[in-house]
Amino acid sequence: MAITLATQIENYIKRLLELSEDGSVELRRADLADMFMCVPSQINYVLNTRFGTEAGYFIETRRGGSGYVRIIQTGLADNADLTVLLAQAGDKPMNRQAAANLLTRLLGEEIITKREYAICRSLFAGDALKLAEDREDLLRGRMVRLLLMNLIRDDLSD
Amino acid sequence: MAITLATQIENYIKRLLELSEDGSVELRRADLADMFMCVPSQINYVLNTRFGTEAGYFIETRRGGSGYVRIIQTGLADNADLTVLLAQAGDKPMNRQAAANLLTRLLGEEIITKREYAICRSLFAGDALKLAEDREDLLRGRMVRLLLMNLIRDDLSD
DNA sequence: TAATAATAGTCAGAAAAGGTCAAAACATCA
DNA sequence: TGATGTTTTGACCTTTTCTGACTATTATTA
Repeated sequence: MAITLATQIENYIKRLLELSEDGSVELRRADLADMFMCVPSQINYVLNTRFGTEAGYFIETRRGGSGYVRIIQTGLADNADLTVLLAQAGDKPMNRQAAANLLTRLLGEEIITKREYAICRSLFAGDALKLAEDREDLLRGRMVRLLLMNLIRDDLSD
Repeated sequence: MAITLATQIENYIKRLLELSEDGSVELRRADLADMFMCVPSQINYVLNTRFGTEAGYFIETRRGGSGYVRIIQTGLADNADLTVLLAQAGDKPMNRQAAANLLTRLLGEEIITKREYAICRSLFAGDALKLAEDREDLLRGRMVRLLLMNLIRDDLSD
């Protein structure tokens, strides 16, 4: 299975995060680009598509001399944090990638089952919602919120 | 009667699946098309007509650089009813009441859990889909169909 | 403190896959 | 043979990744 550069970089960063004590890692964008022999903006692409807040990460950067990129892993300590997620979601639209990242995270944290993941993924992240045309992302956002509300309610009831 | 190209491709993929250890193969659509000297969309035809959910397969694809087509052998969960339901569903629109009834039935027959019921009910039978306006019922139909397709898979039971 | 050097960010477009749809070609059967 | 169903093709579309030119910010140094 051929793996893209973006995925290689993603895996590398995740490995660094695992090795780190505090779930955060700091690096130089230019160094990483050198290491993978690509343009620096490729790193931004990876950060934007794989390390967004829905996926459970927080990015801090600084430009200028001795600038850096810091990637911080924000785990869901317990299901109460779902409420925070829900609040963050607001009534905002959500694109496919963000929804897919969120579902991956929920599965990883064992908040949803494999089957729930598969069902939701095909509902949110496939082509189905394209039917809603210009409202696709808005509808997806609303549906994701409904899912979270259900997960929260379920958690409270057992 | 000469064997069709579609059938040759089908057989080839099935042989690959037999040789694979985990019942899944990954390939490039363009490579396969080259190999059989046909247009790429012929591959889609084979996938759609021979490797659908009802036949016990699940297809995953990715576009863009290093894209792929993955064919996963799932077998069928032991519930013949579902396949019938799916066949009946077609690509037809479905109203709220019909969706709610179907969900109740699935819950009654213990095909879905209470939690799955609650999630799907809020997704399908609530107000969310009103956002799709005149396409509400069409979208609901498609979503119900996706749900059934997932339930039919037997590789997701935890 | 003003200039410079060192970082990182943005955005549009090219490249590399795969998807869709309808029409043409072919096959089958009453 | 005519109607109907299946297969094959090709023109056009969408998504994902990668690149590079240009922009913005910050630390350092003259």
